[in-house]
Amino acid sequence: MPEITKSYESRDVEKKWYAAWQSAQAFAGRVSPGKEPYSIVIPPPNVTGVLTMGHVLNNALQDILIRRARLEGKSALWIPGTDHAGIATQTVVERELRKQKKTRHDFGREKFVEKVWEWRHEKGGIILEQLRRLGASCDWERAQFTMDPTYSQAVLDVFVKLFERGHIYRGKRMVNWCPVSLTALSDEEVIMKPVNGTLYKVRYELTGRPGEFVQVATTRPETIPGDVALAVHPDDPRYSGLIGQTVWRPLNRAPIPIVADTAVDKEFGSGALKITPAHDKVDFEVGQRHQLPIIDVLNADGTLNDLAGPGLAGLDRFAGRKKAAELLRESGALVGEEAYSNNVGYSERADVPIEPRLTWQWWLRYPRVEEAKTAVRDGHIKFYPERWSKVYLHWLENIQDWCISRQLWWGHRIPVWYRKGLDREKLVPADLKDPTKVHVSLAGPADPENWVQEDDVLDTWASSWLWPFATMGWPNPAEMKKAGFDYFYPTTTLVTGPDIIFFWVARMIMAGLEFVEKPETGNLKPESSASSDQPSSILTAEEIRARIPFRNVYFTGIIRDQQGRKMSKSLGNSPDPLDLIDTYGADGLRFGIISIAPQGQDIRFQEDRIESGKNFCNKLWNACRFRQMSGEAGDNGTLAAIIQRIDPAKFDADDHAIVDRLLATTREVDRYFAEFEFSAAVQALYGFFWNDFCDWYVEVSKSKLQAPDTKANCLAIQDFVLRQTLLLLHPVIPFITEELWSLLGYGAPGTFIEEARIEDASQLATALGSRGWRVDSAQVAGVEKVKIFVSQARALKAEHNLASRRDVRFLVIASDGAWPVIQANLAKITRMAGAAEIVRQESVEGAPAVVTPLGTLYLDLASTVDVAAEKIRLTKELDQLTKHIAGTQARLANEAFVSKAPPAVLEGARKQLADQQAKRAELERLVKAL
RNA sequence: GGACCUUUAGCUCAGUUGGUUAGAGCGUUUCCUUGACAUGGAAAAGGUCACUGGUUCGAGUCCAGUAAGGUCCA
Repeated sequence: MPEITKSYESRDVEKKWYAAWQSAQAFAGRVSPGKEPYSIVIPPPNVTGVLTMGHVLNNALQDILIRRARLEGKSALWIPGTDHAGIATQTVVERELRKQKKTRHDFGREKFVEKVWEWRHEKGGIILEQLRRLGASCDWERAQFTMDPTYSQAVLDVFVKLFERGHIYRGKRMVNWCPVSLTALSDEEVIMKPVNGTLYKVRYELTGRPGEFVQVATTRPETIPGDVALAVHPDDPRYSGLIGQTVWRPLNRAPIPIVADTAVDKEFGSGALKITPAHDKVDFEVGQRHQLPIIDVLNADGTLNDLAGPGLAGLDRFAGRKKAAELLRESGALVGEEAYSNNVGYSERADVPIEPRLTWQWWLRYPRVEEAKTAVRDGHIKFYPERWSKVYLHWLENIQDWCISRQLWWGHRIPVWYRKGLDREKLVPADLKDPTKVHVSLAGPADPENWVQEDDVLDTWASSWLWPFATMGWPNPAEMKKAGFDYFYPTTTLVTGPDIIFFWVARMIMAGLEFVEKPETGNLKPESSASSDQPSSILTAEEIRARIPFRNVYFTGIIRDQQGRKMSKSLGNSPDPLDLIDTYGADGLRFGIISIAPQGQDIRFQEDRIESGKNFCNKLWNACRFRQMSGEAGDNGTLAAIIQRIDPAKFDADDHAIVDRLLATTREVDRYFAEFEFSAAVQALYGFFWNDFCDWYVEVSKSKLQAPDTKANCLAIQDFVLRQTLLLLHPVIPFITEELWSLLGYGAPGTFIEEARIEDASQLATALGSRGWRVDSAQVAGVEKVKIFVSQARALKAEHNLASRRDVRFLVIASDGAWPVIQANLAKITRMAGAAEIVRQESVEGAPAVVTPLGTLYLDLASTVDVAAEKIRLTKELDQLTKHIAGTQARLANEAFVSKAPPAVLEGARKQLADQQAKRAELERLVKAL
């Protein structure tokens, strides 16, 4: 067996094992009928993306779940992949073209899309390589891309089906328009931000009564040329006489009417509102109600057009705003300005204010909204933390149709063809169903020369909402069989951020409910148009369970910096995870990040926690090194072989205690994993391994390993503990545990730790029971007393500046009950306390002392004792103790407490009082003796 | 405006159905290179559990309200 080096060097170990795992296809998800399936689909990162701390957390968690599932004997599948990220990717490639002073229009659609593909092949998907550095055990053979031909088929197939089922329509409506990306966005892609602007107060002169005005307030004077009316509330007495009159529009002067509409807020400003239907959603609706014309004064790129009139035409909207204010000021129409803060929608991608804009778009009425609520409300899908279900349900209650078309070239081009020569502006809803005018199909029209395809592509989310089943071959039956669809779907757990609960999670649930028809529901029928336009019947609970895309959703927290700011590229406040891996190792990074990520809370990133992760790995490494150096390796090949080497007849109290703690820790960790409490699991393992095993058991082992009689058993126990510890830790820190598993001979050469089965606490207890072991609780309790005894002995030394001395003599006055415990552990205690010897005495005079659970311990100082200092110390302790005793006595004197508290609590209090009183008596004696 | 979250040691956080003297890591102070590990060991200091009230024999924990910070929706 190769010797274990002095410290853990992560780099080579990581490289070696990842390559070994891959070449052995260790991560392949296989259909294994005898096993329980466990599947996860990765939240596909943007193909343009690079690894961020958010990805590290998210994917470390998924890897933990998947690796743990393998150890539990499940057949695990983790499907990786990337998202084509329409706007982001197109923007990246356009930026490269701009360096050559070209735009996408210089190439044309087809050539440009080719360019994007070239970019994707050369530079896209780097993140998947980076995930391997992190140790992600994805089934890479199954990696998917949302623009892959098979995936694209699924996306377009869904469009056609939803169209046939009456869920998709084309409409000219107000959309959120991004003037930079030049495309429509869905409501979810708009971020509301408070903006400090100016509220301009403008007066409109009544045409019929020169010198009389109606005043309105606006933040957007540049849209005044697009005003087609003023609106007031019908109940507003200030304006009752003016309804039906006309006023002069102060820019691009023309008469416009005053209309009455209940949408107007009487309290806001003057109570009169300017109506600009082309540039505001509410105004558009008012305009519709009053049959007002629409004057669109903006170009797609946010510049003002000729309709804005001279002086404004050609200006950018922000420059236009200033200019419009100037023009109004000059004409006397501007009567006031005040600072004003309001919420403005920003484009998520381009980070510029969006424009409400009237355009033709494709819309989706979401399918299966009711069942999507039921699925979560009735617990078919469980959210962790549960509270997110409220957010989810609230969104579904107020769901709005989804604008799914995007004016981009990179994406799934909508499978709709218009008859050549048709005026698309004039299409009415009925025309969409007229096959002589509009063709909708996967294959396209048979006579393509007579048709023109829709220019728009689908929103990227309209492809990723199919991810859980489109990555498993859906809708192609042969591909689905190959992928093991019936076995792996629904997936077990989804790990994602709450920021995409609407974008992605909710939509996936609806997509799964609408499209997945599993055979066992007895509901598999040929897809036909028979159901089109018919409201589909509500699904049963059983059908919901079969169709949902996942059973559990774990929402991670958001990683923030020390100031609590979200980590982002633009702020530059995010460390590069690859640098962290280089510095602390992938395992150190994983351990560190998991340990600071409690369920449901945002995370303040601290690099020193990652360092702790690295230190823990080194500790683990060295404990195993100690084991290797301590004696010959026994047969570690199987758990049974190790158990065979354990001899319970030779167990001392510490052996009982460490096994007991190992079982308790196993129980805790099992529970924490089941409850998605990963940081708690990691902390339990940290505490057990560092404190119970290294700081105590390994230290007490050092005496036992000197004695031929106890050595073999002690080594076997160490092997037993280390084996289970490695198995428990492996999901979190896969590389180092794989290496140590191999170095300590737990697995045959050529096998991996994941091939082992992790035992739970009762299985371990049963296995040990077969050798006659039962936990001896009395001995375990004794160890606790010994630990306190040792710790107090050390403290006593430290207080007298003897911490580093190992030649100190201790004297102890112990009862006949306590002395045997000390005696049985004398060698260990002497060693652990750093003493020369510990001697029992009947009485001791004038030495510094401490009252322990095993008697009063004295430091045998040859030198003189500082009586005054010693007195202060003991008196201080005595005071504190007296306070506690008073508290306990008061409680016990309270009749309500005695009569109402449960017996166990009552007895605990009585015992506590007795102990405290005994200790006080001893302390009083010590003080007196000084 | 509505909903949700957070407030515990200098910092970052645990604290499970209410029950002994509220914990951890980091940081700080002191001591220690003793044969696994200085990426380490030993010891110590450090907390009116945001505030106010209520329920209870008993509240960091449950309830109501207040304050501060944050997130989402409108």
